[in-house]
Amino acid sequence: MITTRQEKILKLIIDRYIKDPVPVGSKALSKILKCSSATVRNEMQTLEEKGLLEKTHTSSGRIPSESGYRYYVDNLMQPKEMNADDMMKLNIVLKNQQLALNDVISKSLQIISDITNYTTIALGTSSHNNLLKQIEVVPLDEESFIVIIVTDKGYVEHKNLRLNEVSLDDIKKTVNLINTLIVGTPIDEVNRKLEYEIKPIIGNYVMQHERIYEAFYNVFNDFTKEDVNIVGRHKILEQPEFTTNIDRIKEIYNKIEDREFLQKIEEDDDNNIKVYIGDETGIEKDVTVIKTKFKKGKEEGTIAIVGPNRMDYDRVLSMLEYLKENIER
Amino acid sequence: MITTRQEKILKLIIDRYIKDPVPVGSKALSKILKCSSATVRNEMQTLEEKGLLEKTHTSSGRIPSESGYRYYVDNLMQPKEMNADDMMKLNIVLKNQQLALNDVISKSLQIISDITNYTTIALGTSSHNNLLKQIEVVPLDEESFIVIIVTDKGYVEHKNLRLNEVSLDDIKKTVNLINTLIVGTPIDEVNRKLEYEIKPIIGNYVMQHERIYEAFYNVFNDFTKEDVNIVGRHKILEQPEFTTNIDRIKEIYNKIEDREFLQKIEEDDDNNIKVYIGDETGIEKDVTVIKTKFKKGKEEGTIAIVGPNRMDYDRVLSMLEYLKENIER
DNA sequence: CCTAGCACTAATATTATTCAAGTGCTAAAA
DNA sequence: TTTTAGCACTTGAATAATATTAGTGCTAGG
Repeated sequence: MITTRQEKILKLIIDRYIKDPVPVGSKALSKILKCSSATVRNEMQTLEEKGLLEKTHTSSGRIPSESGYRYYVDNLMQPKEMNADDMMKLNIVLKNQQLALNDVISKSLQIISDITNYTTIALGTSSHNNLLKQIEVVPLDEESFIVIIVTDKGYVEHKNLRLNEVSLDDIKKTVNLINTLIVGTPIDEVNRKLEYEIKPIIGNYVMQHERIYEAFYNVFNDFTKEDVNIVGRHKILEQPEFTTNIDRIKEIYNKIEDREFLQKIEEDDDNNIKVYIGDETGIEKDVTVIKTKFKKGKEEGTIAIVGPNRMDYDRVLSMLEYLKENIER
Repeated sequence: MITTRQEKILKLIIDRYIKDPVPVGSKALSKILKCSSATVRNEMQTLEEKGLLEKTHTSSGRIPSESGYRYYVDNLMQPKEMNADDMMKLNIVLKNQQLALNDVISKSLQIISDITNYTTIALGTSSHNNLLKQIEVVPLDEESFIVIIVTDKGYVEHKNLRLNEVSLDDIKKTVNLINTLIVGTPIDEVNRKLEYEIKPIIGNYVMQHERIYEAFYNVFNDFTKEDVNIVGRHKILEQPEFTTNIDRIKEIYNKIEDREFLQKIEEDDDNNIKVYIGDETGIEKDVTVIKTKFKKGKEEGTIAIVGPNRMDYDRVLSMLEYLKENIER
């Protein structure tokens, strides 16, 4: 159990440390709490024993531990409503009815990254839930074509193909076949259908069917599984806790773009906003990630904000909440 | 004028410094040149007077100056043929006949970045030379559509549109009109034609023509002017000359993604490989950029490699040359 | 023109010294 | 039982003093 005064002290320390990353001493707090520094020291000591505070060295002030931040996020932080200035900036994008969801999200994340100095990540619908909606071919010249794939959730991907000595007519035949026979199939299963339903047919009446089949097979095979958009990578360089050590920055850069990490935050099926602190992120002990899923009609995705543990939690949480709400309705 | 021995010394210093970034002293060279260190010192002194060498402090060894590197690149470097190992790695991509140019380039640059530890940049055709080839619309549901634009040079861009209470039929009519009337127009001029040739027509027999017109107008307006692909951003963190100073890294990151810089290296209309050293890059005094344009059929673009002045010139140049050659034929 | 010799310089590393901020603990006061 | 004043003690940070080292420039003689 933790007393009210201890909570107060913990909150004060974290609030201060978030503003300015220097250890907090007992003297500063004694003024605010109207008791002596010795009393504060005693309380700090018990908070340290409970694992909520840490020291950087024997005679230093206290800094929050990972569990300290956890406690703060779960119990102490009051869910302040959003800063008017931030809201205004976001509204410029959010109230624009013309923008498609895609753009709303990428522009919002750009704004959030700019004003918070944290890195933001948007993960699009992972394509394994997508159904093939339509496929188009645009010929460029005698031997190059562009194949465009559209899924039911609005995901688009294109690929240039080089197929010399293949007639446009034959390609169009194949495309028509695909568009009538396997539209509606989950992207992941298209290639199986291609083999069993398209290949035998075109084998009979399309020249060079082998090569055409192979080309389309590759197109679907390369279909990007993940749509990742990372905004403000270098914001990490703005955080004092990282700038002293280049290796940590490298590590963070690598982990952030790592499929494993991205999958982890995407697959966490909780639909609410979730906060991962320090080691919970799988990135690095001083990194915190706040993420949420969103759903709007058929489209869905994940957005995440990456910063130091010493993150401006209430600001970021309120922005993310506001963003999610506005996207979803 | 510079004597043969001076050239030899300059080359030795640069070769050494590229391998290991510590100032080179006279003693080390005296062994190789079979003369006393004092002689070498005299020669170094005249090389410094000519502006080809520098000292880091009064009693330090010499390091190459920007002009030193310049002289090295222009006169001293023997255009070594490519390292077999590097060639093998590149060939895996280059010899793959299936890949479209786009993929060949992005995969090659990935390889080059990985093996050299430099950042690489690919600039696609800047769209102002592109002609509109075709436009497609794919309906997703009652109120969302995807518009896909393809240019004659194979550049593809898509955009989600939200247009409620507009019939698919009317949109298709408009698209057909665009496809018959303004295909072949330079992308930059499409919007003008849209206004003078399409707007008056659809005004007569398309419902909601105002909103449809506006939507298409925006689609073309947002058409990305530049296709930029930066690979291996964090390779900069591997270079010892930068890791001591976070601010320089930030500066380099910013400049690299800066439109002005990208335009500069793109517009330099020299068709050969070009080396920008230090201040010539406009990025930072210790940064060197090597770039080349390529042309293959209708497609063209620019590729660049960004690293420290202390760059492994002959390796990079031979790779770039090989890549360019292989792309162009 | 080359080189041996030497005085000199600046960066780097090591050590010592001081200073400030903060702690833990004890004993007394509330 | 809780709070507080007082004090010894610890650590990091800053500053200065010192030695070491890798190199230079210059001079004078080969």
